[in-house]
Amino acid sequence: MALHLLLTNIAKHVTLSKEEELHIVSLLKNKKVKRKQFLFQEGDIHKQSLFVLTGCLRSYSIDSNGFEHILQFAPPGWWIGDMHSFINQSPGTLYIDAVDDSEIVMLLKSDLEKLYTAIPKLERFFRIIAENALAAYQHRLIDNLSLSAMERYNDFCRLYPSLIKCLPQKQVAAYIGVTPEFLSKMLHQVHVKK
Amino acid sequence: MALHLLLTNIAKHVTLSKEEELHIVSLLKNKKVKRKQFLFQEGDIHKQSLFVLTGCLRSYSIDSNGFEHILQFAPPGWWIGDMHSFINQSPGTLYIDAVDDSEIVMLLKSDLEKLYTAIPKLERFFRIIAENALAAYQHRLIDNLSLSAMERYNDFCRLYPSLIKCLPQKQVAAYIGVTPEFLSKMLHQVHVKK
DNA sequence: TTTTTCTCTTAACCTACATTATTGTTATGC
DNA sequence: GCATAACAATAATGTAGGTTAAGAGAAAAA
Repeated sequence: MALHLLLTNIAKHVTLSKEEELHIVSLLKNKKVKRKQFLFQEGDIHKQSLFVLTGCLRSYSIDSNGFEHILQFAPPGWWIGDMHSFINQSPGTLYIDAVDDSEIVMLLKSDLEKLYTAIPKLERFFRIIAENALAAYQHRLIDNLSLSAMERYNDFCRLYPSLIKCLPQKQVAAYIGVTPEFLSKMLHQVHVKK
Repeated sequence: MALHLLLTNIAKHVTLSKEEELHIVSLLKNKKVKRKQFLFQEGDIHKQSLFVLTGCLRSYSIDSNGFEHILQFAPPGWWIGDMHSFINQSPGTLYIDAVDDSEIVMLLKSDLEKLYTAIPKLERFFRIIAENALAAYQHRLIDNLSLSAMERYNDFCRLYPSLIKCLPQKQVAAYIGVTPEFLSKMLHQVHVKK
């Protein structure tokens, strides 16, 4: 099991002792999930942080017309969650499920709070993680406000180069914010122009 | 000068001693800015964190056609910045200027790093700030992907109730992602329908 | 294998929002 | 107190992207 992915990830930003690592690991719960299996649904309270070891998860919302809008994909090494629900322990608005069969680790919010007290360096680690995520969301929002669908598609390919090959087009469309029909048309127009 | 706004803000999340407060305050730089005055421009390296005491700032990008897209307004009590540039100390892509005459405090990144070492509780404070901002961006992105212009306008009114009265319509349009012409038309259609 | 369910493509038609232009109104600077 | 720039309203026309529908492959299920 590829747990070291999480530890090397942490080690990039803070230095932990062997005991501290073991303390963290003792509180983690491992889980294998099958493709399409849900980890979180609208209305649930987000009690645990999710970190992906293998496979891929995604978070998305479903609008009043039943259409999915994908907020994030989480390949190995990424965290994923409904932040508002996690912070406030209130019912969430997102869904999280597995795009592929995946292995993940979960950390209860209550255990995380204890860890912050026991290992204050983790405050630093999660501050840095949150700040980086924030920068990514600022970038994505500007993209959504200022770029055309084709430009957003190209940005997507740059952000998730490993995913673009294996994801169904439909999901790419739900991420960049167009219908599958329009994405299909758009990509074929480019080919014709070549 | 309303510096206590920052200290009470911090006190909501962590408890500081008098000396720690003084240490922080000693590193802050005060600044008064006039309406439309720039604090940061595309290409600059974001060397200091900005916190608003009075007035209002905004961050925005300018696209290849010269149109502004507003990422955030910062009324009193809010932080604002180009996160990517601040983290990586690389040239930024945003502009930050004053919507109204404002008083702000600035904290150099290099001083902030020292503060993290001297007062580890601040790691916690800024982790919480970043996580809340993250939740807000997740929400806004879902809005932009799934709502119509009118619904985004209503959401804007809910998020910034104090601003909606005093901001030029043009800036609201640049925030919700429509042209000023369309926003004008849209709002008048509603009035007619009443 | 066969059936069923997804996914992709194509195409005709539709609409939310953009563009351009004009005119009137309101701030703001000198 | 006037000049100039910024903002708002309206309207005609344009277009990126949505909607609906129907058929072909591919993959999952049985």
